[in-house]
Amino acid sequence: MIAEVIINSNVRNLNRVFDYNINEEMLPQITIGSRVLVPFGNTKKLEEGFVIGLKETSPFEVKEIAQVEKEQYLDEHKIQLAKWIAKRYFCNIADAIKLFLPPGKITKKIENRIKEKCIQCVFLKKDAEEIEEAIETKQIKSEKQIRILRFLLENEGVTTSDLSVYADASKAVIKTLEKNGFLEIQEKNIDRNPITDREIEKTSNLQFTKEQEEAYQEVAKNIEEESYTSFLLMGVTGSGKTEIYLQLIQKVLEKGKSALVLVPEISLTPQMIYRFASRFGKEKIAILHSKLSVGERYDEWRRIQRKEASIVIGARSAIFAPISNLGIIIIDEEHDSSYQSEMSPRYDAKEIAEYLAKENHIPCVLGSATPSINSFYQTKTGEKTLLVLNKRANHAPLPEVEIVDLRKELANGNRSMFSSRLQEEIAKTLKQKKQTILFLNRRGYSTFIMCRDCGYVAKCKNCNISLTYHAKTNKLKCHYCGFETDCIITCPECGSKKVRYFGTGTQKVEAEVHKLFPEATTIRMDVDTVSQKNSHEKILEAFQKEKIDILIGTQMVVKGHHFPDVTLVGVMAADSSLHMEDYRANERTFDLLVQVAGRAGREGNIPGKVIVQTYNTDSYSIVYAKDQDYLSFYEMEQTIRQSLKYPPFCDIIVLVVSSEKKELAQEVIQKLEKEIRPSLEQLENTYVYSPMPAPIDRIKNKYRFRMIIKCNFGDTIIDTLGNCLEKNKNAKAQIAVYRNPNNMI
DNA sequence: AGCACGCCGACT
DNA sequence: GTCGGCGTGCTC
Repeated sequence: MIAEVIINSNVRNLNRVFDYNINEEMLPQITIGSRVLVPFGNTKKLEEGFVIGLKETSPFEVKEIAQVEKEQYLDEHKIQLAKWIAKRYFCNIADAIKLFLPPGKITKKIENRIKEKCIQCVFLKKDAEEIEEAIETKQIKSEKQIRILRFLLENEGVTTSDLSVYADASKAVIKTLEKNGFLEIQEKNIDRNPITDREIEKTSNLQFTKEQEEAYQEVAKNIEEESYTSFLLMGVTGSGKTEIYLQLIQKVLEKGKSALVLVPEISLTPQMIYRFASRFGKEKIAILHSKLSVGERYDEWRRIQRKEASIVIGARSAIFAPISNLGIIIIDEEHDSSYQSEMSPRYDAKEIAEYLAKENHIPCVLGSATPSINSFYQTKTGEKTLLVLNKRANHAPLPEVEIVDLRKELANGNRSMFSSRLQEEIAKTLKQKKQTILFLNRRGYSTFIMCRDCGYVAKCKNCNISLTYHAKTNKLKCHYCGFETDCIITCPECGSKKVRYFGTGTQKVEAEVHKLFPEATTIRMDVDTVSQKNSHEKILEAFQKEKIDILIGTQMVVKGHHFPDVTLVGVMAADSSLHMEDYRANERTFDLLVQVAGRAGREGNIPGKVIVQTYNTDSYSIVYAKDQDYLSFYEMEQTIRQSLKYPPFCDIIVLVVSSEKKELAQEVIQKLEKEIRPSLEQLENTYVYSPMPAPIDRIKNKYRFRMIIKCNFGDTIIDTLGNCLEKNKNAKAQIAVYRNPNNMI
């Protein structure tokens, strides 16, 4: 018998199958998915590989599989899914397989230690200052020792295996540090569950409203019948979606099955986890997200594998957790863009969820207050079943939303970024000793060109997409079709000379606040301030506990958190997410405004107030967001998308070729075009656009060229594109394929 | 990663 | 001629 093996080597980039002979003795142990060790090339060391197929003969002179590993991770289903992922998202099978493997580099040592469930935990004996001093005075010289101590300072609950993996420390070095009195090693069965340590109070099921009950019953029926349905649970903030999730999970557990809950990375907060832990007990729950140390992630992964945890809560990659006997998949905040991976393999966790739900005959529940246009469209085509919660379970009133026209402000001589209304409200809120959140949806790098008198925005005549200003060439350009035009100095609509290009940062807002309200305390939250571990959490905690007057932040302030003392939310410029060269700009603006509004005065006694500053008072995404009118927004948006052939009516595929050699990148993309165009243009509804330099034409010294294909993504496209990419592989030019990406790259 | 193979300049 | 530097390709 011959096994088709994928070699899992971190160093080789092998997207190929290699044949190996299986000897009589091993035959009964080997199936599709088996983890084996094989001889490969000239190296003496055996390589890890995975069996992805079996056959009788091979055209090669084959070597023999050396060993079958004891610890197995995959089975035939997972191999099939990995193959599906490799094809659909155009990545190596080896990279697709890696998604299913335990996180981190696992050495035999760690495996044994964890098996024994006896963990050597390392504690520091000296504080940060003493250690820094010891390093400065050369008391500790060894790079390794310094690294170990720094690692210990930054992390809690560190084990010796953590140290050996992340600080590359040998036992001897750790022992030396122990002897010198810097640290202490204790043998103990520590509870490494990353769930908060505070006392967890048990909660029981809440009484459903009629709406909740109906939604629950529909899904429960699927669980009972063991059948697949994809549900879209649409409910405004506070309508009790989570309670439905909890009781559905309860039902799944009663059937002896497990549950998977996906949430956006950013909303995976202690409060959120607490809610699940208090219902089911934290020992049943496993948490997976990127902020865990790899050691912690590994432990959680093993708890799931060993069936110790039957509820898995995690971000995107948790969809690959080794859950057995899955009974339901829940995806909360399904409109969130983080479910799509931006790195290869560029998978979409929602698509994988559908695959798994179908395979396991279980329901998949997508929840959102503002569903993605895509998902809502699928409820119209019958691919999804819509469940609606209209009433807020807690009966809290919606905040009052006021739209302020920045054009009028300017006409009245107010050149600052704060309208007079917003200034008034901030002053009022400061006086009431309540808190304010100022929200700036600055995202990406793009600037846009707009007339400050009439609100005209320069757009491409072919694509209805904002033109992007290119400082280098001093031209306006459309990143979809390549249309280019000279910069405008006077507005073509009203002739005004007040045409400006926009782009404001949170720092600028903070500086202005200090100028206007010198007595107010502020805290800033954006990519620059939340880069460190847990800082996101810390900033929000500081804002609440220290009663800081004003929180200034980007997207991340709007997710999940609930501040009882916030009565005012100001949106600095609702337009800035509107005029990006992106077909999803309106959808994103609508989502953000609805969510931002939800931050103000929720459950509080004082009614919340939201001030939305904009130059486009009549833009439909802003107008409908004011009334939280999703249905009208959807109708408008889908009409536009249909006429312009955007998703969900068409798929957009972006090919990016990057290389250190500009000519090579260009050459490769032109070759791709030449090969793809003739076969794809025969297909209906398929448009191949000519390649051109990517909007960011050089990243990390690599030149980038981009080509866009509009099509109905399916097997034909997958095959033609896949073959073409395989044929044009080049060691010095990387090809990336994005489907309906969140930004146009 | 390692190793073979092959192409081209330098040299006893 | 031929020795060796290194760029390229292959590993079932």
